[in-house]
Amino acid sequence: MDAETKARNETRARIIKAMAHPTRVFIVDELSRRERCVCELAVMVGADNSTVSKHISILRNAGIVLQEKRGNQIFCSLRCPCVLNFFSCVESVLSASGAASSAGVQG
Amino acid sequence: MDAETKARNETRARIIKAMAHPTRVFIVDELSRRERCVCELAVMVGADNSTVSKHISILRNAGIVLQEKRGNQIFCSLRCPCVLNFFSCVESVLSASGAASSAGVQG
DNA sequence: ACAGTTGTTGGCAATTTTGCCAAAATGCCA
DNA sequence: TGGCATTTTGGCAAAATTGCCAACAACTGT
Repeated sequence: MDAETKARNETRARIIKAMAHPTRVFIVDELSRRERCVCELAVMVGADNSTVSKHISILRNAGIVLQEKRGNQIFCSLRCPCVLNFFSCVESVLSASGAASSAGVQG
Repeated sequence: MDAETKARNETRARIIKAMAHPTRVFIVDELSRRERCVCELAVMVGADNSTVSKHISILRNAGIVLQEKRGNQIFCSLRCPCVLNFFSCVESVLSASGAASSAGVQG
């Protein structure tokens, strides 16, 4: 594996990894419906504000999420909605595995 | 976030996480071209056989990769080629970030 | 039977990730 | 100006991930 291929795969993994956490999956899913500020997401997730802020910074550094300051709050939105395709692929994987029903994904 | 949503996001994250490592990205990319046995992939990756075997087992448990035993070897192939869409989305993200050139993804 | 190849598993140390608290920065309103 | 809400950052301990070696299992060919 040459250096260029190595760099490409590390870049790919870095961005995919940004999507590889339940809380961040939730945030992306929620932002696909409407923009939200950090504190709203924190309440929905049920975690500390700082925890959610760090999750969002991971998504922002990956280039997946945008943040826009309006007054006291910072509203988050999806920069690249194509990441939502991850979820439909996940459902394909689960269907092929015959394990979808146990995770409530098909309902 | 209700229990069903929580379970769904954990399932999604588990499968996306299987794709969130440079070595596993390489394996999936390589299997999109042709099937390979573990030892071939280990040579290409430049890692121990056992290390690659564990990476493949993560992909297999996620439902992304299939393994078929033929003689002495076990050949791996993609069970769900839709995971390749992850890569094109990654390139969209990089294009939007204007950082694609620094990672050699566009070349 | 025996040696060699291939693949998996267990164990372990090093690294990374995660989530909370505390503290600081910014902006709103009175 | 002072109090309050929102967000980020640093620090830290707990948890998860990673990669190697050693051991074991399965198959091939002699």
